Amino acid sequence: MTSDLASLSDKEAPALGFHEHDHDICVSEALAEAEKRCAEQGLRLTPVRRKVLEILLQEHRALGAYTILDLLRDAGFGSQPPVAYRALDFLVENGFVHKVERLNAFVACAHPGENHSPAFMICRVCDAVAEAHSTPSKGALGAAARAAGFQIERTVVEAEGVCPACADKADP
Amino acid sequence: MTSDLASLSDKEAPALGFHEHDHDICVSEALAEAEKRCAEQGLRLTPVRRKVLEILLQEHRALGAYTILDLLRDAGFGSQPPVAYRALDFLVENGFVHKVERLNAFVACAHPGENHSPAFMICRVCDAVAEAHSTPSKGALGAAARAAGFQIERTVVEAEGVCPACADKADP
DNA sequence: ATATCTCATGTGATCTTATAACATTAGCAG
DNA sequence: CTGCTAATGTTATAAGATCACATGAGATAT
Repeated sequence: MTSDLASLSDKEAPALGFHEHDHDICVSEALAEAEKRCAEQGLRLTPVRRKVLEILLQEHRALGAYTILDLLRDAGFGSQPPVAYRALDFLVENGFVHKVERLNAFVACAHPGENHSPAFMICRVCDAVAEAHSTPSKGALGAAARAAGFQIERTVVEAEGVCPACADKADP
Repeated sequence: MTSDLASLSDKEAPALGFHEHDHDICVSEALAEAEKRCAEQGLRLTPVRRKVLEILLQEHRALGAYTILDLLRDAGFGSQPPVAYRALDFLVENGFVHKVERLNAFVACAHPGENHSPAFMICRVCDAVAEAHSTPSKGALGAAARAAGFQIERTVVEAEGVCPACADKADP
């Protein structure tokens, strides 16, 4: 049940602001971590896949596939949709990236390696996305599923609302 | 915390099977109920809106906007996307219909009138969708939101997995 | 009754998101 | 080096959603 307040508030600012250096370190650490996990699990973190992950880590917010594709092209990779979607498929399948269904957008996982049942808080004002953990099998949904004999394999839990930063701006 | 086992199992069959008569009654009752609520609340359940609701009740499963649009055209209504989207917007806004984000599809509300925090169970084999209630403010997500100072306005809770009917078919 | 205002609908164009299909290339196993 | 498998490149198209503007239908006020 972790929440990333940080990601809720730093979206409107350019991805690289005062904390540029720190963020660079955080990106490269996350990339190194991903490389390690791929090596361990026999997964191939190819250049496109690595670049897509790097983009999402760098931006630190939810990006649409076509935005990612633009950035891929800028970096000299193929510029057709499947290039981005295939890399995203790989990253999502292996838990490096999550898809935010409400936004049809993708965001780097904030808790890589851990057991994944992500939940997202999405600010409708600034579009910032924070990742938390959810415990789907516990609450009402889990009970309903058990009652119905439905086998849950994956859950989408997304809350839409107003982040603290935007709430402060609204009523001062 | 209600669950609709029915809607999980009757999707592969044509929408109108053995239970045709019963289902017709259930559709017309739901329509009458909707008309009553609209009258009470000063909402206009116009012909297109009513037809879209009728389609979703009749089919009793999640339909994409363009499928609905095709059925609208068959029924003599306009055939351009905004016709369907506008009717769906109205129905969703007023709680007669829900959008299933995972499927980019729409389904008639199974618990109209009640307080809405729907949760869905989506069978990845047969695409059937069952509606249950969720209690977002309770579990892990609610706690994370409170901790972060995030104001939840709406939640998307969708579980993907295998419905009992499809599970039975898989391992007999 | 009719002018007018508002909300709803019709329509064409466009935009965004996602996938299908097939050719090409890279890395690895024999 | 050969042949296999996985990944990438590229073209085309499907599927989902919105914009902008014209038309129509109902209510309200004169």
